[in-house]
Amino acid sequence: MCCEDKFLERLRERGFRLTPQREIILHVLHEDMEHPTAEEIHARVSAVSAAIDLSTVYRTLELLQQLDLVSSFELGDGQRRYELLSVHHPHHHLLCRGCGKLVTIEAAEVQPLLEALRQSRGFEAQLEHMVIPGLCGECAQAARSAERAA
Amino acid sequence: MCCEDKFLERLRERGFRLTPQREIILHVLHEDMEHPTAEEIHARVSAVSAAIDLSTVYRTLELLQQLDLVSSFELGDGQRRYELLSVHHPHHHLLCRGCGKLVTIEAAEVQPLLEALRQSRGFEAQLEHMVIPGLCGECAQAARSAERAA
DNA sequence: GTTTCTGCAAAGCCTTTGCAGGCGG
DNA sequence: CCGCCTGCAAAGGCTTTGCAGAAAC
Repeated sequence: MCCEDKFLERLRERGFRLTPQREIILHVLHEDMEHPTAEEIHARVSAVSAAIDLSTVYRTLELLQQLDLVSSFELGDGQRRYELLSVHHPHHHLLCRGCGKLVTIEAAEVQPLLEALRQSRGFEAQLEHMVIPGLCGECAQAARSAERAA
Repeated sequence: MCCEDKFLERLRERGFRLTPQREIILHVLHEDMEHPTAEEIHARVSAVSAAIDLSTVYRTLELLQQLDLVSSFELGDGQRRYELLSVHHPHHHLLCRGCGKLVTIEAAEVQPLLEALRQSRGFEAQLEHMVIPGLCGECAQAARSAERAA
C-alpha cells in the first residue's frame, strides 16, 4: 500500500520508528470515517488492539501531520478532526448552521479564489481542507419563509 | 451609539436585562483590538471595572452572538476570538503559517466564490469571518529557496 | 416582588506532558 | 544496547456550569 510505504520512508528519513501502534492507527485512518476526531479514531483502534492509549493516538496523529500524511481542521465545535491526505482527494466543506449537514465540494470550485490571492498578493493558500459555514439550500429557504411570516 | 441601541432593543425583545457589566463589555469591544480572545477582553474590562468576572465575559459574548452583534471564529490555536459585527466592515484573513502574520482582505475578494456557491447549490455562506491558512509572499519565497537548496 | 444576572468556585472537555518501563533498529 | 516509543496518570488551557446572593424591571 502506497501510503504505508511513504510512511515508512519518511519515518526512516528522520530516525523515527515503525511500531505496531503506528501501523494500526494509519490503517484505521483508511477506514471510511467522515472527519473523525481523535476519540473516534481511538475507538476504532481499540477494536483492533485494545490497549492502545488515547495519548498514543494523539502523538501519532501529530507525527502523521508532520510527515504530510494527515491534515487536521475543525468544524467549530471544540474538537480537532483528522483526515488522510492521500486517500480523499482535495476537497472542502460547506457546513450548514441550520441542520448541521456537511456538504463536500471539489477543490476546483475554490481554485479561482486561491488563484486570485496568489496573483494579487503572492499568498500561497494551504487549504487542505476549508470549512465554509452558512445555510444550505433548504435551511436558507426555511429562513426566508420564517422571515416573511414574522 | 447605534450599537448600544440595537443591543438594548434586542435585549428587551427577549426579556433580557441591561446590566453595567454588559454595557462595559459591549463598550470595550469598540476599542481597537485585533481579534481579542475572551481573556483579552476581560483584561480591558477589568481596567474599567475590576470586579467583572471572566465567566460573565463569556456569558455576555455568547449573548451578543445570539443577538447577531458579535461573531466568533478561531485562528487555529485553541482559542476563540471575537469581533463586533457592526464596526469592522466585513473582511477575511490570510493567516501565514510561516511567520504567523495575519493579513486582512476585503470581503469583496471572496464574493465571486460565495456567489458561485449560491448559484450552484443555493448555499448561503455566512462568512462573517473566514481564515485562510497558507504562506505569505515572503515565506513562500523562503520556502522555495529552501527547496532549491535541499 | 420576580426573574434574570453576577461572582465565585468547581467541574468539564479535549489535549498535552512527565515518567518509568518496553521495544524497535 | 541505545534511544525512541508507549501506557499510565496527571496536569494544562480554555470554557462552561451550579449556586446563592444581588440587581434589573
